[in-house]
Amino acid sequence: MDPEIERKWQKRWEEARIFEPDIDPERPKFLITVPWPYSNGSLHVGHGRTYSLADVVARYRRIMGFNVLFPMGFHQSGTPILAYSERLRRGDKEAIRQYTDYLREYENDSEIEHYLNQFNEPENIAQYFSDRIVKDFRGLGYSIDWSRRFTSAEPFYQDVVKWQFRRLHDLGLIKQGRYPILYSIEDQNAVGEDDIKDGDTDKVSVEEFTAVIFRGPEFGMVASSLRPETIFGITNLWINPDEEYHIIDYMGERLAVSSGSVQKLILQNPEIKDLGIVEKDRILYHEFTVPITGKKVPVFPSKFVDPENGTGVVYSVPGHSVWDYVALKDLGAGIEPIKIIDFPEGKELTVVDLVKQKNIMSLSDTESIRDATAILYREEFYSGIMGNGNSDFSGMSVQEARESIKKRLLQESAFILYETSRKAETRGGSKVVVAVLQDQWFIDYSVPWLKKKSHAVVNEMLFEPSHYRDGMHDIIDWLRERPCARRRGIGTKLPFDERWTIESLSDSTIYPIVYTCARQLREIHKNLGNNLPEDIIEHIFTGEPLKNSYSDEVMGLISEAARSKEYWYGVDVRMTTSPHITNHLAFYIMNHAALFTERDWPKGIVISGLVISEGAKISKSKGNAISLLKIANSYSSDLYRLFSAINSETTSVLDWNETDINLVRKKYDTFVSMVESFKDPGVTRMGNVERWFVVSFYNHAKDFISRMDKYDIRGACISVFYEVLNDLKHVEARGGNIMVALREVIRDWLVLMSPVIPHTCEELWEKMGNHGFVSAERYISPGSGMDQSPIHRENYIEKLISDIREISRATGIKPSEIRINVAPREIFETTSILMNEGPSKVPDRHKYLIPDFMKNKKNISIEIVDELDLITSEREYLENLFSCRIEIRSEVSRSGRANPWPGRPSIELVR
RNA sequence: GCUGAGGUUGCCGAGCCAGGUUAAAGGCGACAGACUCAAGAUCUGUUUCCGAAGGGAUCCGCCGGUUCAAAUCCGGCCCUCAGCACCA
Repeated sequence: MDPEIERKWQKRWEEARIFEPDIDPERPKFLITVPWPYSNGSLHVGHGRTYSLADVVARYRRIMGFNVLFPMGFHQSGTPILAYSERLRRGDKEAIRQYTDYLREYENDSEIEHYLNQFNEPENIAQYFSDRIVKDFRGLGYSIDWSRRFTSAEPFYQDVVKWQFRRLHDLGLIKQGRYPILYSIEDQNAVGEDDIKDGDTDKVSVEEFTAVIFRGPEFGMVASSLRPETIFGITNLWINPDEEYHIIDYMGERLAVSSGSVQKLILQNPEIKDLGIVEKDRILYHEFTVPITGKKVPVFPSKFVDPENGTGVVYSVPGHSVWDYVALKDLGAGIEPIKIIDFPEGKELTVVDLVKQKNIMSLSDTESIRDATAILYREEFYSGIMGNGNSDFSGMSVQEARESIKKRLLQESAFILYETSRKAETRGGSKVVVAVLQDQWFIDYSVPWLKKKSHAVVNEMLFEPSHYRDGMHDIIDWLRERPCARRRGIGTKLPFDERWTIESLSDSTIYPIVYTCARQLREIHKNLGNNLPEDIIEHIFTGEPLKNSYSDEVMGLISEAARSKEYWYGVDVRMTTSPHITNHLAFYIMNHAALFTERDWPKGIVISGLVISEGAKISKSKGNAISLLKIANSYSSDLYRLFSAINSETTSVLDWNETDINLVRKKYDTFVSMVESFKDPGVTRMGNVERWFVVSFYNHAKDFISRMDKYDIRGACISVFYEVLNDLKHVEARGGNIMVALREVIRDWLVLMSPVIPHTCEELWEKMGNHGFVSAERYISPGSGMDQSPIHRENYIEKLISDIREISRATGIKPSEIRINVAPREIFETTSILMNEGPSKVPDRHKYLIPDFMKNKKNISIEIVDELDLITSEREYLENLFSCRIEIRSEVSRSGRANPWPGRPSIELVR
């Protein structure tokens, strides 16, 4: 549809406020939400899909008689907006280019400079793009109630978030503790994925090492390992001969570590003190004691030890580490590997074998050593068993032993050390290490009562696709403490510790409830001098009595808000994409479980698939990130909506590409021209085909409804769009009258199509002389009692035609005459007996028919009573189709090639 | 590796959960015909193989099992994709 026409309808909808629903106790409500978009840029073709599908659902529910609320707000918390604003202020070329691109969508070139300057303030970025997204969404015809719009940065909403966190705190779900983060020593700041060089393509994660203390007479040594279970195989310790070593004070104990690790250790354990350099000859070749076993082992030098990694001290397990084995061989120390891990029957793998197999000669074969190490670690971890002589741990699997040995060591001879999963540096080039925050705030999702309640929520919910229900149970079991506050970023201050800002996923878990009463909450906030007291929030959300007294005006707003919340909440369906499942949706469910009673719990989640463009992942650099504004203008929003709905299943990948778009466009054009050319044919009566069309249409409509109710949006749209179009073609091909056929269904067809292509349907609806909005119409189903015989009759004719064709093909006969013999009355009666009462009841004179009946059973049917009339009425059509005379009879024949049966007349082609 | 999803006829993609009505929807492509000066668009038919009568054979990643009957249920194997966390 012409973008101008689409804008016309958008404007009319807006003026008539038909998508801003009020409480209506007479109608069932339906609240549908999609996570709010993060407003740091304009949205593209990929983002629009979920919103489009949600809008199709919202509009569908509306025509089915629900009071539908589809609200939307904007997310502005977190670091990205801040980071971009900083980058723009710094004059970062890449950021400027990106934002110039965004701005070109909306502004003249002369304005761009002005806006870029404004974007030095993060709030301006957020405000600007929220406004554009509203416009873009309006331009796509979404039936969103914008009157309830708010953002995560709005003061009244932040009061809600604060209330939420106090409640969680009261419930004992907020904790404080140690937490490892990626950190730049040089910048003295936490670093995120965006700050790390290649952080997006090659992710850096935090690994947890066990730093084991080996005590000696003067001081101890600390060596960290991912494999604490191997301490039974230790033969020696390694240090790097080229590195300085320091003594540190750790809880009153003197320990030696590499100079390169001291700072990191202090960042992880602030109580550690650097006591300065220790001469290496006080370490090398001295002996230290292995914990648990009490064995004394010497320290050897080796250059393979990385002084930056761990503590710069390595304990040597030649029996189970390729590096250690090869290093010892290089050194020629004559130390034999000790084997402490066995495999089950039939499996054997040793370091010595691997070294031979990979042909490793010395420490310089780093590639081969890494390969061998990976194989060895994997095999030992998954199938290894602790061998004899490992004291309490013999017979344990390596996995179990690792945990329990670690536990034992941590009691007095070890501490946790964190290390990055790879060497990493920031974009600025400074080194990234792991620091440990001592006072990180968490939401504790591991509490048993909360898990139990959350499982209960999940059990009652609709999930589409349904297998995500099991997935969600697993995620709930797997969630532990989650850091819920950060030291930087936009957001709400933690109410009980204002140094912290609530982390951006944690501030957006229960916000859909705010949609139900955003206007009133904002009003109250304003009225009370920019303050939204907690007892008011609590009262509206949970029904707890108010603790304070307020003016009549405020009391009025409070009760209005409470009524609205009562009517609209919980969310009937939340639609989003799969990346949200393990985080946002899980928090959404668990926070609701924690804070609300059953009636306010989420009721359904529908996951929509991702979008690719021209077969490739959407990205700015590929140039395939088409903005939603451009979509609406150059393709038309109805085409985009139809394409999103029909070209792929709700849950699978959608490929936005020109070829497929054009195919959909063609069908769409056919639809429009068919409806546009409709003229009421007056009193013309319906024939067989038209009757068939009408019944078939309502069958499709029924299918549409049952599929929409299951969120099979694609299947539903195929039914009511492609299938109906095909049916119309069939009417045409069978010589039926399209206008007559359409007359019966056209009104309902427009109503049913309006959720998908609302602008088109409004325009056609008006052109047909209807008043009001088709979007506000209600579809009334004709009920299930519709007579299906026109369908059976049409199938009968189709089968007859295809049989004639098949015979003609098999025999090569182009008939000059076709003789059709329909089963006569007496055969019909006998067939009825055969089908209902069994062969023994058949009259004797027809017994000879039984074998033939058995043979042709699957084609025989007594659904149509007047076959002779039916074929006769289609005679002209058949004669035209086959360009020959058709003779129709109805008689018993004992001699013909085939006996006629009800539903299966005999056919004879005459040359 | 773990967790989840999936491998269907030239391609995309239904169906499998509730086994038979499935040579297996629909679309695309291909081929033939109609229309046209021609192309496109549109319409009709065909599109695993065999067939001089509406029929038959083979078929749904691989191997095996259950069953009167399996694309559909069970077991094993091979392969593909997604997620694996503090990041919005």
